Amino acid sequence: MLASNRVGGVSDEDAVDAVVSAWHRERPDLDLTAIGVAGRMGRLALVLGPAQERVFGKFGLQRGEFDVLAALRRSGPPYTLIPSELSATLMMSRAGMTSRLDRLEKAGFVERALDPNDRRSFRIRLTDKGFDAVDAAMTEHTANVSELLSGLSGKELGLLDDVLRKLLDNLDPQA
Amino acid sequence: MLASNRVGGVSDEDAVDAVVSAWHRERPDLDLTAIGVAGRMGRLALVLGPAQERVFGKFGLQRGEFDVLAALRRSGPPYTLIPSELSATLMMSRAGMTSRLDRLEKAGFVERALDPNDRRSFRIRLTDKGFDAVDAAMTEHTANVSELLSGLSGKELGLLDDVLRKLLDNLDPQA
DNA sequence: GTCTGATAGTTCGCTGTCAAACTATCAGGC
DNA sequence: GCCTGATAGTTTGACAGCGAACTATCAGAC
Repeated sequence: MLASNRVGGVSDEDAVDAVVSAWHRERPDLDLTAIGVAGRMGRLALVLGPAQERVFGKFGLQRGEFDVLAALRRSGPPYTLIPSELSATLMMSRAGMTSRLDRLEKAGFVERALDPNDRRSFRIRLTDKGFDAVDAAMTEHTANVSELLSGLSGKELGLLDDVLRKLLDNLDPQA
Repeated sequence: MLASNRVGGVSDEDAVDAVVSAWHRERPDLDLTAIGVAGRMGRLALVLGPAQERVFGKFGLQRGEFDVLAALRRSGPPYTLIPSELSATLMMSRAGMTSRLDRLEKAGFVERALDPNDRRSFRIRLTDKGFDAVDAAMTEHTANVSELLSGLSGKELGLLDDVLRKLLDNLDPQA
C-alpha cells in the first residue's frame, strides 16, 4: 500500500523511501502518502537550488539578485520597476529588498532614480551592465535547467507541470 | 506550444505563466519549457515551507530542529545517532549541526552522551521530552501535509510521486 | 487647509547557515 | 612505537533574510 508505481529504469528504493518506511515501522498509525511526496519535493529543492546557483555565480550573482534583475529585464523597456513591486513579486520582505538593491547598485547592475510622481518611492532601473549580465545569465540558466530536467520525457514534463499548476492554484489562488 | 494542457477547474493563467510569457516576449530565442516547471517547483516550495513551519512552531520547533528530532525518532530505539550521520542525512554542514544540537540540547530535547568507541564523537540521544514533542509534531505535521496536498486526487498524487522519484534518481543517484 | 491613517523605503537587532581555521582523536604503514 | 593523513566536532567571522520600529510622504475626510 505504501509503495507507489515505479517508472521504468529507476532504482527500487531511494532516500525518501527509506525515511517513509522507517516512519511506517515506528508509527504505523500514520498515513504517510503525502509525507513521501512532500519529502521528495523538499529534497528536490535542496538539490536543484545549488545546481542553479552555480550558474548565477558565474555571472557574479546570487539567486535572489538574479531574480531582481530578471524581473526588471522581462518587464521590457524601460526596464524599470518600483521596489515594493519587486518585493511583492519575489515574495520577500521590503527590508530584504532594500539590502539586495544596495548590493546590486554597488555592483553597478541597477540604478535608483527618483520617482517624479511619488517622492516616497524610487524607480529601479536596469543599467546596461545589468542588462548584459542578466541576459547572459538567463541564457545559461535556461540551458542549465533544461539539462537538469532532461531526465524526464516531454510527456512527463507536461504531466508534472499540470499537476504542479493545479497544486499551486489550490494552495495560493493567485492572479 | 508554450501553453501546456490544463487540468480541469484551474484558472487560465497563474503567476508563473505570466513570468514565462513575459520572458517569451522579451527573449523569443529561449526554450522556456523547463523554466516554467522549475518556477512552479520553486514557488511551491516558497508556499509549502511556511505552511509547514507553522505547525512546527506550535511545538516550539523550527523546521530544521524537527528534522533532527524526526531522524532520531524514526531510527527506533535507543533513538541515538551520531552528529556527522545527522548532518549527512539532512544535507547540511557540520557547523550548522553543532549549533542546532546546541539549541536542541538547551531546550532539553536531546542529550549529548560520550561515545565509548570513538572519543572524537558523541551519541545524540532523544530525551523523553524530545520524544513526546516530535511524536506530537509528527502527527500534526502528517495531517497538515495531507491537507495541503488534498487538492490532488489519489491518482494525481501517485503520478506526481512517480515523476519526482524519477527526477530525483536522475539528479542525485543516491542509495 | 489640516488632520489622520495608509504607504514607501530604510535602519536596527536578531537569527540560522555556511566556509574556513582549529583541536582532538583515530587508523594504517613501516 | 611513531608518524601521517583522515575524520569528528567546535569555533570564528561573515552574510542574507526577517520583523519591528522609524522617517517621510501621500491621499482622503471634513
